[in-house]
Amino acid sequence: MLPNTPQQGTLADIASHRLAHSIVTGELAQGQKLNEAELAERYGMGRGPLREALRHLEGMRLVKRIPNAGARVVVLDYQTMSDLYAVREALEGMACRIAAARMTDEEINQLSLLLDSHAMQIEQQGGGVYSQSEGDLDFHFQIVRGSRNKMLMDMLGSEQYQLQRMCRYRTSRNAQRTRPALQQHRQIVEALAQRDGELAEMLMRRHIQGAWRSISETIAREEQT
Amino acid sequence: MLPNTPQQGTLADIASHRLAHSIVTGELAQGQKLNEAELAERYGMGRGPLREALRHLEGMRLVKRIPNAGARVVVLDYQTMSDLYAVREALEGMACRIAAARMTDEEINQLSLLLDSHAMQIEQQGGGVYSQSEGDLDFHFQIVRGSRNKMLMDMLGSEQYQLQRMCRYRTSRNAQRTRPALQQHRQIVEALAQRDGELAEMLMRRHIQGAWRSISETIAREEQT
DNA sequence: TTTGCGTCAATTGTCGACAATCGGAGTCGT
DNA sequence: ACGACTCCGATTGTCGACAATTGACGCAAA
Repeated sequence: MLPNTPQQGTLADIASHRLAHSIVTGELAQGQKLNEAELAERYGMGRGPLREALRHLEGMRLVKRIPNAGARVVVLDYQTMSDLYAVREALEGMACRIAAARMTDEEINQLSLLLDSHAMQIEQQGGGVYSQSEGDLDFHFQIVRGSRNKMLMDMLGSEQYQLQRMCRYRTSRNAQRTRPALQQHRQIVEALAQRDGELAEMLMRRHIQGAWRSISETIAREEQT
Repeated sequence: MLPNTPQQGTLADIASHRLAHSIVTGELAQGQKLNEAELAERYGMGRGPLREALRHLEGMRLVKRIPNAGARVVVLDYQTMSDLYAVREALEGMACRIAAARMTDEEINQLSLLLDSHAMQIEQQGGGVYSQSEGDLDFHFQIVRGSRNKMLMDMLGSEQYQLQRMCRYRTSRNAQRTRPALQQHRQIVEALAQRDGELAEMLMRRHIQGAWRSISETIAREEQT
């Protein structure tokens, strides 16, 4: 995992991470009310730190707070997920364009090696869908890091990252897309290697559009049941 | 002002807004340490709500917190501002593309009228630079609203909006750019009217790139002094 | 003089209790 | 029977005090 801090510093930070994990994995259902006193006791802390954690999660858009009425887990409806993927397309596209100019040859090479290992995992089918998904996040985040843009890294790393993982848990195993996705990843790396930022951006945007289309269809199919 | 809530609901929200205002206007210098007890007394509240406000501002990237060492106002150095404008270019470009498909004719018309009023203000020179800047933010935010994308509205409205205003206060009155900017705005509205999302996105991205170049040069000139 | 250590004030982190507000159950009137 | 009103429990918002950590100042030794 990328921005993981299992236990550190202040209690508020610990609560924040534990809550984020519980929300992303679905342990806390979407729209569920979050009772301050109950959670505080569960985590063995006072309500003060927990309230700060909730404020932090509110900033990450994982919970929604209503004054005098408590906090609830956000609901990832179709519209919200659609919005999320539009933002990702814009942000990661830009990251890719910049990365094409700023990544070192060494980093691009490492990216290529990462894809090799993904290909291995797919062949063996050993890692399964989950680890492939995590690997996919790795690939995307490496490119974002390559942009050297701290704001992009923050946004895509801490906030969007969680929401996107939430998406994945919701619409799990549509794994038939791993192969074409890998192919697209390869194309992107090639564009990076050729330092063609414009092309790299276009390919990344198409790649994300494709991912959204796939998820979108999966949802539509599920709801037709 | 767009997302203004002078005084409402909880003390933490009030403190958050007052602090944000003080930071954006430069009343609180960049990098300045924020003493919890002092601010709490200044705002006439306990430290609890104030701490929550700081957590919220941390999410908005207006302050940076270090565990056990307090919170400081962020420093808008050259690199950060550059990063910010890259993110804006990506986000507002996307917003513009979507808005071209989703805005009503009525809304586009209103946008055109808004530009007329800006032109008037420039001619009269009455409003001065400040109100023109605020008007510019209005124009941009109207387009973002037109995208109907809540996440974009949130990001550009609450977070980036403040940081960008901070930029403006730092590099104030480089007003010679208002005329070409207005011209570019007109082109964008025209692209929206023709429902050409791709063109609208490209024009918006160029527009923001131009704004950054202008600010960038201003900073370079200042630092050479 | 400089370096290292120990102490101490200041600031942050945390907790428990109190006040304010909201939602719902129950009741009364029509 | 239905609607509105009232009261009460539960939950959130707020405060003040206490504990823990940090950074700095001063002192002593090399």
